[in-house]
Amino acid sequence: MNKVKQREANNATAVDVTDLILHDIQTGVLAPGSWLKQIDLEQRYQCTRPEVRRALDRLAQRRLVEHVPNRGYHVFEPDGRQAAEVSEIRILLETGMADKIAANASTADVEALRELARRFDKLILEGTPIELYEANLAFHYRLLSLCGNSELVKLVTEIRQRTSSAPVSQWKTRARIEQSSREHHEMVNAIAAGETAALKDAISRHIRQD
Amino acid sequence: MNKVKQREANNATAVDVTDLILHDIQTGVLAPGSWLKQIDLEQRYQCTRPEVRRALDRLAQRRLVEHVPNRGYHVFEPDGRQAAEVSEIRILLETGMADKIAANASTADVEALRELARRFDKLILEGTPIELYEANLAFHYRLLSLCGNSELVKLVTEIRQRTSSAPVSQWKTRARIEQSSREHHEMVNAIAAGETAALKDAISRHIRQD
DNA sequence: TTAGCATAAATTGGCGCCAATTTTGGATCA
DNA sequence: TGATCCAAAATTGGCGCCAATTTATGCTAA
Repeated sequence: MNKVKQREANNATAVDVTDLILHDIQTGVLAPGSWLKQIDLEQRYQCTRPEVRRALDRLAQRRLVEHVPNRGYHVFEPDGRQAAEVSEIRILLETGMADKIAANASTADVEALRELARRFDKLILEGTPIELYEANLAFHYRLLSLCGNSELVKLVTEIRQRTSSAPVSQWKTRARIEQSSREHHEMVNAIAAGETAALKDAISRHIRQD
Repeated sequence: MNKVKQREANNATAVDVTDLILHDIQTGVLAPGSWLKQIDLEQRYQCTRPEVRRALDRLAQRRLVEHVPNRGYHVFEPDGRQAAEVSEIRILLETGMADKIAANASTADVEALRELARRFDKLILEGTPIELYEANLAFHYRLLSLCGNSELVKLVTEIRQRTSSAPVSQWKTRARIEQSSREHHEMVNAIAAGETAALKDAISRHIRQD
């Protein structure tokens, strides 16, 4: 019983510091290029020094922060070339799965996607940039999951984090967001119609201007 | 001067424990499924406890070892499905770059690749399985580097480690190795001739039976 | 006034101890 | 004889201290 209590307490606090820092990097709270001082993080997230260090090491492994020995860790700023390369990788992976996505999608899946796309639309007006960002993520996650390759889904999820470090807070222009919205529906329609070429094209454009 | 001495000493020992463990996993010294006790590793690699733990955490992040809380870490055994999924990802990435590889390859590059392929051939007879494995890696690394997308090269290098955990020591049959050899030359020839379709086909087959 | 330097403050990062948990081995009882 | 339970050994994992390095500050000298 005491044990159970502990488990529950642990599970409640089971949100790893790594995820918290990651989230703050992605929502732009921790700006690209800024130094992540261990003391600050320790206080901000109410955790111990070793926890902070483990989190920073993990994020450095994923290339979300950069480690300079004896200087510390700072939020990674991908240069233009790297960003372009990552986009290219994503295009390769996601368009490569277009056929399977279209093949595997049931009518229920299509409807679920349409719903997620609508949710994105709704949040353009009513939601915060962060909510919008998360709705976008949810849509793409659901979409890609249809390919049936769970390792690939994990991989893309991981990779996607590398490009979208900064942009969330000051997320591009209204025009672009609405363009994104249109492309979402374009993708859903392409899947519903089984037009894989159109799907590939939409995905490709979508990633490029992400 | 004292400083310089230290630097040198550090650089000499700059081979991270993570890489040592990784190497031993890939060469099959540390068998898939086996438990990695911190005390053993500490002694084996002559390093401290925190170093071991950092290394294990990193390898767990890369999904090369699996972590069971309060039980420890054990070498990851990919099941059939996961292995197939990873292969599919590699095929997507590497064949997707075939055009660029063929386009970017100078005659010098082609010659270098041919040399690496020959080196592989030579080691079939004269070398150890590990040398063979490394020659194979070198060939593929050089090949993929021609695509010009360094992020992708890093990614594939990382991904490749996930499949070839066990097989190195008892590496498939002689017939398969010789088949690999032929495919290497096939790829080189396809690049030299600019036949991207043939290149894609060869890469695809090669990965599938890797 | 500015450049250079030395000292002090702040920060990083290595290391070992100890508590918590799990596993093993053995003893007791049905 | 076998199963259950308890205790001891082994292992994991959290935490804090201190040394090493870097950065900031203020002082001195040209």
